[in-house]
Amino acid sequence: MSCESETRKRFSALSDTDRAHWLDAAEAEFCVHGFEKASFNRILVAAKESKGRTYHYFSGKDEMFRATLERRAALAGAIDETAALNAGDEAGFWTEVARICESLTAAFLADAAFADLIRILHREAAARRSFAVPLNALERRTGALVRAGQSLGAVRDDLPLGLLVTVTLDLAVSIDRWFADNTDKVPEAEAAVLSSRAFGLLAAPLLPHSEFPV
Amino acid sequence: MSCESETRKRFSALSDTDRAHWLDAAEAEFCVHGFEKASFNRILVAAKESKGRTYHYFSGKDEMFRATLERRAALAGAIDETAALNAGDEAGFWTEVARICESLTAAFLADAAFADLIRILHREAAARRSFAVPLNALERRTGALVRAGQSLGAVRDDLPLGLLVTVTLDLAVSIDRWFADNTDKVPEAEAAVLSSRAFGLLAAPLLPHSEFPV
DNA sequence: CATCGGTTTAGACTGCCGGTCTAAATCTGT
DNA sequence: ACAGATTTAGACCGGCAGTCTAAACCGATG
Repeated sequence: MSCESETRKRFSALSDTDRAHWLDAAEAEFCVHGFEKASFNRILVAAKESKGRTYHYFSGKDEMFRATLERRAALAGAIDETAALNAGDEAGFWTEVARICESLTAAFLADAAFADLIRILHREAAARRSFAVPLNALERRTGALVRAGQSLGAVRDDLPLGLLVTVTLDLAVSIDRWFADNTDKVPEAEAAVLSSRAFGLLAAPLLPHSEFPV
Repeated sequence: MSCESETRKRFSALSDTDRAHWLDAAEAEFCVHGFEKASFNRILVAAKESKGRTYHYFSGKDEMFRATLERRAALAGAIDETAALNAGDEAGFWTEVARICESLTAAFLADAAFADLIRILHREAAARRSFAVPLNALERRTGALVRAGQSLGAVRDDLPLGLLVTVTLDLAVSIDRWFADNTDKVPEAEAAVLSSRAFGLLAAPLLPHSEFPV
């Protein structure tokens, strides 16, 4: 008796094209409707698959969303924070963090569907639940990064680590969402400089001595 | 032909106790289940009202959520930012902003149901839609505050106003949520100082010259 | 008091949802 | 060829938000 989900194993045993059969339909549905409002029924109709067969390979909507995102997430595995973790001084640390932000924005711009799914993931609690494991990993990695910064004196340590991590990740999402919602209002020429300046905002709450300047 | 919703007028013509009949049930349901997963049917059963009568006073789930929140929101009308808007210098501005944060945290601590509803409002897009008008007002007021800060040199103005507003509001929500989720992990003695220090984070991204310190 | 028009009310009903279940079809090993 | 397990189709379930019909109620007018 494996305690790992049967459906997941069965699904990953399928060929790439078979998997794509569902995942393409699912991705289209999720990108348009988000997680909660996406219809599992519509997905399987679009994929021309029966309910029985579909539930044979997916335990439910959660797992289908997870699989959909996971296919795209291979891309994001490219993120590599070791340089930042091993930075020798404050300036080097922030340079590497900036580099990570740049490669993330690049990944989002290069793959709109991936960016959409990630945004859904953050916005909808139900979606977040279905991707809990990778999200926890992300928090752990961010936590390690923050601690590395703290040991260099680059990051404040007068607040709980968890709070700093949460705030940083939420801030990143907030900035990303603003640009996603306002592409039209940002002149293309300024977009790059604005966006890098904006991601500089990520550092602000982490710097030592950033209290209300009273 | 009024273009204002009939149901809303009918509902507001009811007595306080009649309104409470639905709103108490609705508040309980929404606080437990959030917006999407709350069941309109369960609410009307709990309120011992028929479907016909309920739909006579509410156009749907959206409006019921709006009404539920609005009843509590009377409390929040107390927030008054004129002092900050009229501050004479940078220090005065930030002092007043800090005061606003304090009175907000106090309001949240004093009224758990209100805090829950506000958190739902921010988390679920569907809920946000039903409360769009007051939310836009909040954004406008925050925008005015940011501009006031800019005119005093207290706030950077090298980024779009809308971005600064979004980031600030999201950051506030993020901090609030962390404390709501981690009350148990924060020693009571430190809670107050931590929380005020944390809300100091709000100012950080707004300060001039807060780029990546490369 | 009777009756008539509009308003209010109860609750049956619709279409869709995510998910379960049964029974047939299809594989696999002998 | 056939038995047993796996895979598949799609009917079915309870619950959802929201609609609709027909009865009950109510106030004005004869």
